[in-house]
Amino acid sequence: MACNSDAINIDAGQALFHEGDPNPYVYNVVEGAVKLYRLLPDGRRQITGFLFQGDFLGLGGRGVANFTAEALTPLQTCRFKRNNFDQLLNALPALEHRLVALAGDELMAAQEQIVLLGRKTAKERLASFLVRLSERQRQLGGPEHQVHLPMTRLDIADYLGLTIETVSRVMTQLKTSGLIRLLPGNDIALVNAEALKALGNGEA
Amino acid sequence: MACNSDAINIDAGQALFHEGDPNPYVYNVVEGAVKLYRLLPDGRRQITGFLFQGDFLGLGGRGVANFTAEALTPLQTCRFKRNNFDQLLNALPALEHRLVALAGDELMAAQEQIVLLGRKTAKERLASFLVRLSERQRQLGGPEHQVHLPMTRLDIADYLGLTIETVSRVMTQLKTSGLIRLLPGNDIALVNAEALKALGNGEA
DNA sequence: CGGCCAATTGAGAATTGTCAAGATAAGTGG
DNA sequence: CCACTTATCTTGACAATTCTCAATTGGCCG
Repeated sequence: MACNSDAINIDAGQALFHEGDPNPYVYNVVEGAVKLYRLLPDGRRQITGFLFQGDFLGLGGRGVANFTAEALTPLQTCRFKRNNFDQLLNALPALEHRLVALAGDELMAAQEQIVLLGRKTAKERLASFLVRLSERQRQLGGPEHQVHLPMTRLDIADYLGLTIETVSRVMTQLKTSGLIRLLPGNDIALVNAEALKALGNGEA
Repeated sequence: MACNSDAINIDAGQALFHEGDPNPYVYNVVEGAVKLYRLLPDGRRQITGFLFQGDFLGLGGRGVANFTAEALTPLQTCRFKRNNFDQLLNALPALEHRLVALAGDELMAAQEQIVLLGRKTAKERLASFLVRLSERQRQLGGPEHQVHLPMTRLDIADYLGLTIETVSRVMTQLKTSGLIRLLPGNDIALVNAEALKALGNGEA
């Protein structure tokens, strides 16, 4: 069977698609990072997720995108027409099983984020965020106890339900208390990863 | 093929299973309402969802429950062993398709909740909540422009990332501004459903 | 070197939380 | 059926975390 996929590459800051667009595609991130967000009518923004290498995009929904997907870095993706994708699934039940499992993981991640947004303090949110990101990056072959932030403070704020000022202040607090160090190039060293993890889990 | 399902009925306040329990079952709610929640080590609670007639429970996860499921009312469920359920899916690809779609819906709902928790005010959260609940109940055959709340104020607070006092105060505000009326028996009349909907969507 | 965008820091305001007291409703037993 | 008991809900006064507005600093690129 032909793959029927296109390579779609865009620059940092460009959108793959916008909230409300008809979007009959499924994407797979080959290289780079993506942010997903929704806007309220008055401009308030909530980032619902960051995607990295290997992540799928556009599986849910009914042909209309319910969020905007924007590249944080130069981005390479592999795009499938949804129809082809569905046919692929029909032909390969094993793939569909994997997708069901993937959807389950996404749901677990969403629940995690709901707990974070509903019940964690600003400091706990940032700690959770840094730990999760570092785990994801290590899984992709990155260094241990170090995170690279491809997103701005504003993006982090809109992901954690905070303001940019609060994110900045809490970063400083974490630095001052010796849990992290701010490195040049938007990198962060997790000086005390254990404590950071405990903090993020609400183990006061 | 035999159905291999058991009827599991429990009282209000009883748990179907607890966070961390090995949980090799999938449940379908036949009658009643359920709350799902996670606890932080110090007791902070986040309710991640309310389930009603027809909802599935326990699809995600890897055999270990990542939330507690507790009955809000006397509850009737239909329980499947996960293995049997998986076999059922293998035998009926159409069912698996439906489940993938269902998982997509759940993910959309989770995103909606993330936006609510991350960026909406207390008043907007409560408005969203009431509107969503009324839509769900109407879909199950309930009356239009009226909601029954099977959960306590504390449950609502823990679902919306607020405190019980804030929920109570905002209820009063909504009542005072003529958007709702509080009826006996934990019922609420949506006097101005349109305005409530707009408020919930952040259309200030 | 200059300009620009992002990040940090400060001061004060606001929404929401905390603590406490009553009021209402619901459940129980006589 | 009523009185009592208890849990839930409401309301108030005050505190605290986070937000808003503003200015400054820092880093990156032409």
